[in-house]
Amino acid sequence: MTLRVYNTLKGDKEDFIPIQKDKVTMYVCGPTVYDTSHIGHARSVVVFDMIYRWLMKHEYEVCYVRNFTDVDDKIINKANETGEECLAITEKYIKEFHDEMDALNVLRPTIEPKATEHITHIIKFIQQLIESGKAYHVGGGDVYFSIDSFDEYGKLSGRNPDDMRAGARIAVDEKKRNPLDFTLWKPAKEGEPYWESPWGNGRPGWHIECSAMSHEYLGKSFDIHGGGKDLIFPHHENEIAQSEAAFNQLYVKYWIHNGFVDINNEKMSKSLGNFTMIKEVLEKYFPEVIRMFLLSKHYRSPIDYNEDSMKEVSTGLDRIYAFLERIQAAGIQAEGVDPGPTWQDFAEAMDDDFNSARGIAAVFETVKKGNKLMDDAAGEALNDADVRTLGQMANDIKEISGILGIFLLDPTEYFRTKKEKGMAADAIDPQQIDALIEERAQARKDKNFARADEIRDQLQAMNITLEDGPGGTTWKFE
RNA sequence: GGCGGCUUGGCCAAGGGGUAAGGCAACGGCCUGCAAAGCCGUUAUUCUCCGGUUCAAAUCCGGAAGCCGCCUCCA
Repeated sequence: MTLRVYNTLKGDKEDFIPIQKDKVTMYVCGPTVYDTSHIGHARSVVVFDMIYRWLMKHEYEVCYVRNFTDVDDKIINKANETGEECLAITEKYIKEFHDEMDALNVLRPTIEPKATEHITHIIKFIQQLIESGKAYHVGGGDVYFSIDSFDEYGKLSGRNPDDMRAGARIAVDEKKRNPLDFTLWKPAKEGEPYWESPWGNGRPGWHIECSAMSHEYLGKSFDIHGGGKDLIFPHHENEIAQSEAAFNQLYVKYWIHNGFVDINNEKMSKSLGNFTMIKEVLEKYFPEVIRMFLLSKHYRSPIDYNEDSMKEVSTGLDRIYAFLERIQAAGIQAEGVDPGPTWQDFAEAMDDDFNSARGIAAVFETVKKGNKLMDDAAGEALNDADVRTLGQMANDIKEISGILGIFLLDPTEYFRTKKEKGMAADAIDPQQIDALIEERAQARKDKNFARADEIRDQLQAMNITLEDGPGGTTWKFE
């Protein structure tokens, strides 16, 4: 099976053929660590985590680099506002980021470099650009990249520099030769953090760190570079300019960009005050519900975060777990089976530009088929063929969960945790529930259905749904 | 002003030349004391609109409308 990937550079899907056989080099732009991460950061990270897992499933040896931008105006501003040291701020948010990503079951990348730990490399990179005439140093200490020195400027974003009326929205810096020239190094003001350089004390511009760090860990050319759609211009365009100007060879083979998360059909923005943080979402929903939501739509499309969608995803996840629990209860073994049609469908979807939405649909189809198989047996022992089919289904779903990072808990454990969480939130006493269920069982035995239904209604009002099965009554928290 | 994207049933959402996946919701049925869960069935002769290419278009081409994003920090 051939993996096909949508490449922003080509504006089309292409067969994925890495530079080196059996090895994939991937760089994804990580967060600027000056504030709490929001659901949009989570999408990018979860999407590339899925891509990372799928590449490994293809038996590639993947070197996955995701950076932390830990030197930046926003961090300095935050330090000025709070009086904290920059380092204290960045450390705090890196830890928070890691904790939240762990909660979302995101694998750690191979390397997580920080800009501040690569200043020497960045300076060398800038020097090289100046020496070859691609960058220039102006009075005051700024170093700019000259976009006129790079013929292909604009090839990623499909922009023509002449068409971009620079200065329309931001004042043009007089010192720049071309208004679109961008900063490689900027001088430090009084009290700002700085590093010594041939151009005086200062700090790197934003774009150069990614060129320098990706070069250090992945080489002059590498396979995949990812990030949010908004980074296409100017960030990634500028990275291409710097790296290709410096090394005269293709910087990145495949550019992958994920779409945005909207909140109730509006863009997340400070002015609307609708920044939705990962920690808020984690308080409200199971981590797997969040992950499943983020993967429920194709990664390049926008996705809308709202209560209804989250509830819908949650219901769907329950359904899958209920199926897994049912399989487990039937004593079906999922071990040591060859991949079946579910896996086939899933793999096909994933190979088509990481179509997790279609992959999840394949799981639901299997749940339906598997449930039907067990329903049809209607209490009779399942025949050998059915047992094998169901085992294969369970096995395929397990394999899929390893890629999507969802429904990988033990189903009984999942429902138990969900119950406990619900009870804790609503301060419900399980003993009281059990007592009511017992009373209802007695009422039913006595054919006192009025009382039995009254109890059921009472529990329903507490968001508890009863299920009468052959083995007695169980309950679920909605 | 420049560049890019989107428009599929009540809602969410795949598909992207060969006759409309999946989820949620709703309704009907089986099951149940009644429910819940599960299963079955129903809900798009049709994919924003108008032209064109083709034996064949939701899918390709041209045009229109609406929505959205980027061009400033942004995942």
